Amino acid sequence: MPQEKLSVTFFYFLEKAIRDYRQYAQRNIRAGFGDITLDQLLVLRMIQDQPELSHHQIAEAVFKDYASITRIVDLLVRKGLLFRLGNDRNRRESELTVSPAGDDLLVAIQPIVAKNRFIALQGISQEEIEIAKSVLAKIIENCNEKSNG
Amino acid sequence: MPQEKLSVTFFYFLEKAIRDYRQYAQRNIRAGFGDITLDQLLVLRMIQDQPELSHHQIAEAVFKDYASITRIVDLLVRKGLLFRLGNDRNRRESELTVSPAGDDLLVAIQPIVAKNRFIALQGISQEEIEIAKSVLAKIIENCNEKSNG
DNA sequence: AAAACAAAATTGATATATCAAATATATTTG
DNA sequence: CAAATATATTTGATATATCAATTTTGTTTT
Repeated sequence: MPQEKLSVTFFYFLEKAIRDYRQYAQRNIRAGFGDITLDQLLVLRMIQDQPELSHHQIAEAVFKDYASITRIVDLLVRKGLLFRLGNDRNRRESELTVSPAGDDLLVAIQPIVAKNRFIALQGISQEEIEIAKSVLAKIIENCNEKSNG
Repeated sequence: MPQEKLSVTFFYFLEKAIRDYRQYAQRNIRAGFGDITLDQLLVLRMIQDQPELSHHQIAEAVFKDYASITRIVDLLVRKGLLFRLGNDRNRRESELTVSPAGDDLLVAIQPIVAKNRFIALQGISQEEIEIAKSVLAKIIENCNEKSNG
């Protein structure tokens, strides 16, 4: 049972780390490219990898909620990075395809994204990251236990 | 130098852990009380602890940006949890005081907040949390290095 | 096939994050 | 002290998160 004080600072750090990382990564992306957000990139790449996914499945794959996916997809379409294609067989299955512009963007941006992660984790051993990851996994599990309601 | 694959899942887990924790904590707070958010609570408690802080200092203390603080404070005042008092000596110094209703809320909600954190960290050793915390601290540091621009 | 039901997707409302721009206030300089 | 400068605060615009409500689409039942 961790001490209360440690818990408090741990959660503070958790919030700050993710926010600082996002800010840092977003800044680097903006420097090289226009106005695409990390979340839009994430969704775009997921659709490129698995174009057959429904919105619902995309949401689960990228750990976001359905409403956000709807809006992010709308933005990507509006930016011309994604094409919405009809699919008569099943309207609920994906009707999305990454456009050539979207493909180009993903290719160009890939090394930046990788570098962002690399720099953010610099000076941390693989073992430490594994432990931190397992801590995060346990938190996710704890927060999703039915019995805790 | 951590492997790329590990980095990817680590950042996914980081995002998911904070989101699931917030969702879980928010749900428990809503169950016991009305419509106060975690962020509003955080700011309210900070002002209670250190009423002399300026908006700027509050923002730094709770790791948020100035614009958000302005809006959160407005909401807290609108809800009657915070009083805005004039201060003729120095307009930029804090002019905020937690209202009796705000004090009551903080007292009542404290055990819930503590329990949320406790449950979220269940089954994790203190040492593991310390390591995870140090990893987060290093990320924060890495993302704020001037030289990485 | 029509009705009932289930699941998926969208929309609306509100909160927060972020950046930029505009104001307001304080401090320093001349 | 007035002007210039610096710092703090607010506001506007846009993106995302969340929840609730609604609409759309699909499946099942009869």
